[in-house]
Amino acid sequence: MSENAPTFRREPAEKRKEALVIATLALIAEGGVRSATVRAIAARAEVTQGLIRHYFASKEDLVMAAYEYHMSVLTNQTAASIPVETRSYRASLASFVEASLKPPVVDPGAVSLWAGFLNKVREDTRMQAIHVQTYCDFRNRLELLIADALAEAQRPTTSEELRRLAIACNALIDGLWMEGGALPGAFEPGELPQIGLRSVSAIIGLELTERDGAPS
Amino acid sequence: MSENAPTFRREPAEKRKEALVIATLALIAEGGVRSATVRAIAARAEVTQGLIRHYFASKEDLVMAAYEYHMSVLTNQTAASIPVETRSYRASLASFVEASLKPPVVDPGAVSLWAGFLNKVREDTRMQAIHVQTYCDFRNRLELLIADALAEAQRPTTSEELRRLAIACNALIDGLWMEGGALPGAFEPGELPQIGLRSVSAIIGLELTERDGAPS
DNA sequence: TCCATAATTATACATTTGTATAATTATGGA
DNA sequence: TCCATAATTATACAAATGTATAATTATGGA
Repeated sequence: MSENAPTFRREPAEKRKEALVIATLALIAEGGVRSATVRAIAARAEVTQGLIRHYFASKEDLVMAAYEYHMSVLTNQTAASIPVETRSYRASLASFVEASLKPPVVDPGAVSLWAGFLNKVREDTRMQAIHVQTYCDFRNRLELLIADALAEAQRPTTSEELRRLAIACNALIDGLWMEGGALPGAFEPGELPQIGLRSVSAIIGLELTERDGAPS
Repeated sequence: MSENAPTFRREPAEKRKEALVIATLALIAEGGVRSATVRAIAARAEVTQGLIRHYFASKEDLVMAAYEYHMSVLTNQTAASIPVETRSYRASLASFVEASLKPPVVDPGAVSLWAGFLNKVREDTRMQAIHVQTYCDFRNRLELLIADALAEAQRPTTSEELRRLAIACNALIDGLWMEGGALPGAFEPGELPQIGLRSVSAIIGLELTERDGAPS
């Protein structure tokens, strides 16, 4: 007699884990942390809820894995914005700022996600570690770009001043990113990158918006 | 015979409502939205949970009232920072920036609260209205201060430019405020106000940090 | 002094949530 | 071809949560 259609399919562990993580992120982004229940996650990932426990010891673990995943995606998105062929360090910095303030980095879901996780950071020390790590990564990257751009323009700075500039630019970008995501429609398209570039230019004292020099 | 000690005390409606709101905020600030259950709120306010429903039709209503309350407190805190006796508009702006980046405005609990509410903003349109309102209030106030300070220094600007400056400064302050609250210990005391004042100065092109002129 | 009334407590209930465990079933290797 | 095994489903359970309703009790006014 003919075989019945299989009722489920086995998948490699990593693939399933990632699917569960992505389902979790999608739900939090759409309806806040509250809507990311184990049953909803399982349904979204098209498995039954028992499987979650098979891959993650607890829901906390799953959420933490999701946080880590999300943060790495966010970091890589902006990192990828820097062209490998840098015409100049100044141009690299400009690309970085601009990419951070445009879709897909600026996105209501991403902000909602980030805010949702921020609560849990206070409770769980492990999440706190991820939080601090991500913040430092981003800011250090920014500091490096600023340092290179200033050196390129032969503007010597102290390391203390560099730290302050990085903190300021990072805060500006974070603030614009947040508001762009939390208040969609409050800004014209392209307004945020424009404001971001002008403000970073003013803060570090190096114009980023003017077209590339070196006219042949 | 002697009367038994009364088992409870009647309070005016407004007082009880406020007590419930404050209890809600305290719980969210301490342990995130998750820990603000009706029972926990009732316990914190030293009443039984039935009373909550007597004053608020649903928990949603209570949370919304708490959000409104919190936002008005936050707004008034910074508004109160501007001295009534303004030596100059420039000084007023400086006070505003500085106050926004110091305790009690900068506070881990306040950031946690704010992040917790941000989730709900996506679901509830009424909360969205409060959110937009608060943002606009703050930014408009900032824009007014910037406009006055620039006019005082005889630096004419267009309204479009003014809008951009306000958005940028607001984002910067928000970003620093957030990071100061979310990463306590990552910054030296007084570092945030210093960075804030320097950066706002750079963005609007008007020095705010130098000591008041007019030496007699 | 006493009572109507609203504030407050006490109790109950249906749902949801995370977790635990047992029952199936797909699948690769012997 | 068959079987051990791990992946997956199915089912169950206790705790927590928001909500609803009934039972008390404080309190001001007649």
